[in-house]
Amino acid sequence: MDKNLKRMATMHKMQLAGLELFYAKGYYNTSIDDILKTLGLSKGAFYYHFQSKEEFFISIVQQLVFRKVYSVLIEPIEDQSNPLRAIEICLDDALHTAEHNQMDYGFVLANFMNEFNGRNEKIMGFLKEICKVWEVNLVTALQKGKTDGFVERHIDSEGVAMYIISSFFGVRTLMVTGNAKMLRYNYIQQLRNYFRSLSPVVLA
Amino acid sequence: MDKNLKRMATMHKMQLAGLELFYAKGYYNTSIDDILKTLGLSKGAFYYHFQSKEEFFISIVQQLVFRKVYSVLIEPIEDQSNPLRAIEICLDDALHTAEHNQMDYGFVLANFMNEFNGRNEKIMGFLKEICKVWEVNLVTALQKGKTDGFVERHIDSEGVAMYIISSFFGVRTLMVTGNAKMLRYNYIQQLRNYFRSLSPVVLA
DNA sequence: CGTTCAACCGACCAGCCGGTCGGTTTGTTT
DNA sequence: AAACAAACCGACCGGCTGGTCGGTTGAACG
Repeated sequence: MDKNLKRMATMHKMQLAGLELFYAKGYYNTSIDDILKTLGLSKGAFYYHFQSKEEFFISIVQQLVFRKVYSVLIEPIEDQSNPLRAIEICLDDALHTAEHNQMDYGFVLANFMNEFNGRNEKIMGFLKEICKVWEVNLVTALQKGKTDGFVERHIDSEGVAMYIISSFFGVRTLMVTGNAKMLRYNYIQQLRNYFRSLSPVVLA
Repeated sequence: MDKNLKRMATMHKMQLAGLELFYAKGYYNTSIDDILKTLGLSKGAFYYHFQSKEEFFISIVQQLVFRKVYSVLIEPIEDQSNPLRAIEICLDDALHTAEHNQMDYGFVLANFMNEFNGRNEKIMGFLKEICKVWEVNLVTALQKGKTDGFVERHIDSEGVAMYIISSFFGVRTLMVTGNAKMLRYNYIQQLRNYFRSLSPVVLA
């Protein structure tokens, strides 16, 4: 096997297992040995591939979290005609994933932002950046929606984007209390209410 | 001094300092010695008053967090004629507190729920309970608002309450990225938009 | 003044965790 | 087969943490 391939494969396995555990138990509450145990690997292997626990985590954020956020929360909204409708479907899908307690990457983001806030500025920087990319893309979609007549022209796109992200982060926090199915239904229902206030008035 | 008074005073001091640090650095990332250092007290004093770190934290949640959530997020809404307006003012005040990076107890709740999710079911139970009390009180206020003509009759009060809590938790998560002032302004703006979709239609 | 006891002290322990390092395995190259 | 290096092993270290425990202090009381 190509050496470089083997190297990448091992690193990737570690990153996947790492994200799984960091997500489930938190970064500070997960030891490197925990991760290595699930893979049958040793400390030596880990520190051969990664400089430190922190660098390891950053590589996970950039390789896995960023890409997933992009493919799950951003791409499905691009190139859709009606942004409000597209956002609704996209968030519903994300919550559907969360319901079956698979990892949902929007929440991974919120989760980690809470954990690192005030504890690790470097990591927070990377997480904020991802958040920002999401926000900017929402704003772009909303602006396009204005010119296309799907969004009321006088609304503040940045405020709306922020509010959408907020409510999504929040509902995911609430989902940890159980009742995920009902929360998802109610959330989408209210999101629609909210979006109604952003749509151009339909004259009879 | 009354012995019982002294006991209570010491315990209270520890709880206050504990909450401050747990809030700032996280529960798992704050050692008991960290807390005691700020008070000039010793391990012996701590374990004389509290059984364990966990019991200590639970006492903080019940004595401080619950009461504050009640006085800051619930009481200001009770006995107000227009619930939507009351909720808006109440959340604006809470975010205003957050802006000056004092402790805002609504966020304390969201913060800890994130930290303990999947890591300590016992503590999660207490946090969920507080959350539930908040939700129930919002629902009550909304229902009263319906009979008083401030809230559209067909809306789902529980869905609305949940959506309000979600967006608030979420915006507080975002506030850690800085820009608190702008976020607060935008949040209240969008909350108004949302509330507009819940108000009875005013006929011209 | 001597006794009592709540309140507090701080050295100590066991266990964990991030990180190091000298050594071994494995596979390729010549 | 010898040489070499990438990949991996696992014992070990220092530092920290939750929790223990035998002792000290000082106020209240008879």
